[in-house]
Amino acid sequence: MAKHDPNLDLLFHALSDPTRRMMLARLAEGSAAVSELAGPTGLRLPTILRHLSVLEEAGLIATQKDGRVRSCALQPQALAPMRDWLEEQRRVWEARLDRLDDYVMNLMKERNK
Amino acid sequence: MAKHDPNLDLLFHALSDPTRRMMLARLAEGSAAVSELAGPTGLRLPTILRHLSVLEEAGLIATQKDGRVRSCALQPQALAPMRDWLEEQRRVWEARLDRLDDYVMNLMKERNK
DNA sequence: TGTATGGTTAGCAATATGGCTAAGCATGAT
DNA sequence: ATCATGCTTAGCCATATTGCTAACCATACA
Repeated sequence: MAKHDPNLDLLFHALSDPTRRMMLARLAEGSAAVSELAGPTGLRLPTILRHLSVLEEAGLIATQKDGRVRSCALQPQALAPMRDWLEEQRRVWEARLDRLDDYVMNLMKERNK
Repeated sequence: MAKHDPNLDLLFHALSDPTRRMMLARLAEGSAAVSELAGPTGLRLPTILRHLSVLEEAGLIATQKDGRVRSCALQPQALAPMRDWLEEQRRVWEARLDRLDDYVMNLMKERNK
């Protein structure tokens, strides 16, 4: 288990912004140029470029320049670490729920009030 | 599909910090007081309180005061929206991969160079 | 009552984030 | 060669984030 996974930091942070999630949603329909991504957001190109670099550093997309247009594509496998983390949490959290000691302690506290 | 889900903003942002994930990991072993959470992190109490409020606003934990000690507990169902989002993305992204048109277009572009 | 303990609030400092404009660079079309 | 297009860079501004200290409650305990 990673104690301090910088990968997860970058992933979660990249996904915490609605604009970036919107861009990912657009890319889910197919690769797109930078301007195409900017269009629906109403934001300026430099801003979009910044978001792009965040997404790219998180490994969520890959970009490549073709002539004077940069084309951006999803990197679907990038979500794997997050899925693993989520699965791990679900496992542990539910294990806790099964043991129920926490729940019972709360009940008892409530009762002794 | 939520275009602008503030819930997801809060969730992802809350999880993007290693200290907060560490606190969640501790809470997975059972409820804990504020000081207990602070201990392993080496951070001061006010800092921890700030992290706690981020986690609480994201719905990831619930806290309640009992005497002079505040006890913090996981809210496991809080991860559901994130799991849903992840599932949705996986579905769409993989659908894209199945169609493969993107991949083929890249190939053709590469070839025409 | 007094004192230690656990938490809280206020406020500061440094850095990061998210937006912009203005200006520049490179490529494709005329 | 010129010009439009698409992206890029530099730099500014406002706000948010993450850490801290110092001072302040409020509850338990002697």
